[in-house]
Amino acid sequence: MTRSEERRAPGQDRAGPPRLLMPEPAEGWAAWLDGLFRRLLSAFGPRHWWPSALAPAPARAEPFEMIAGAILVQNVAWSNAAKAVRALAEAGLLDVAAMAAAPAEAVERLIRPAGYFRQKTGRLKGFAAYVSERYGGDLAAMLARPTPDLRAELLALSGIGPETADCILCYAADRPVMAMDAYTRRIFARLGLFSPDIRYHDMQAFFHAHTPADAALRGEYHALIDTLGSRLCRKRAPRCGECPLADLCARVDVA
DNA sequence: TTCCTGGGCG
DNA sequence: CGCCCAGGAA
Repeated sequence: MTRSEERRAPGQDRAGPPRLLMPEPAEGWAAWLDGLFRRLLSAFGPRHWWPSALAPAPARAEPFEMIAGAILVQNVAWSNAAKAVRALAEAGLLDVAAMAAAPAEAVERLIRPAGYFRQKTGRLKGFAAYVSERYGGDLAAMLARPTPDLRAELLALSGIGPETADCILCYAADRPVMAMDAYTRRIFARLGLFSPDIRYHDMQAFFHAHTPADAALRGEYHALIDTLGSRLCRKRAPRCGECPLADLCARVDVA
C-alpha cells in the first residue's frame, strides 16, 4: 500500500463508486438489485423495449425507428412520441436518406405531438445527415462500432445527451449499457440509496458494477424502472400503496 | 383553466 | 439557469 493510499480515509476514494446513503445489505448489492428486478418484472411483466410505435408489443423497433423514438420521447410521455413516430412512418420518413432530404417544415408538422418540434426536427435531420455523410447512409455500420467510440460519436451530435445515447447503445446497438433517467434518480433516492442530486455517471457506475453485463437484462431493468417511475413512483403523489417495493422503501422526501 | 412533468443545449 | 413544447393532472 502506498503512502497516499494510507493517508486516504476509508470511503473517501474519489474515483470509487458513488457514496451510497444505505449500507450494503448482507446479501450484497448484486443480489439486492436482482431481487428488485424480479419484483418489478413480476409486477409489470416484460416491457418489450424498445417498443415499436408501428406494431403492437412484443414487436421491437428497427434501429432508425428506435433512434427517432429516442429523440422524440425526450421530455415527453411515450404516447406523444409514438404519435410522432407513426406520422413519420406514414410519410416514409423513418429512413436515413428520406429524413436527411425532407423539408424541415414537413418534419415539424408531423412530429408536433411530441413537443419541442423545432429542436427535435433539427436533431432528427442532423442525425440522418451525419449517418448519410459519415457512413453513406449505412446506419448498421455506425451501430457496429466499438461501444466507447459509438458512445462518444453519439454524444458529439447535437440533441443526443447521455440518456439518449445510452438508450441507443442498449436498444439499437445491443450493448450492455443501462440508461439512467429522472425516474431512476427519484426511485433510488426515495428508496434511500442515492443522494437526490447524484450524477448520471455515478448512478450508471453503480448499476454497471452490480448487474450482469447483458444488454437484454439491463435494457429490461431500465424499462421496468421507467414503468415504476411513471405509473407509481411519480414525482407528486406517488402511489406507494400499489408499489411492489413499498416494504423496502425509506420514502425519502426528494421534493 | 392553469399547473406540472421531462432531456439537452447555449 | 432559462428556454424549448404538448398533453395529462389538478
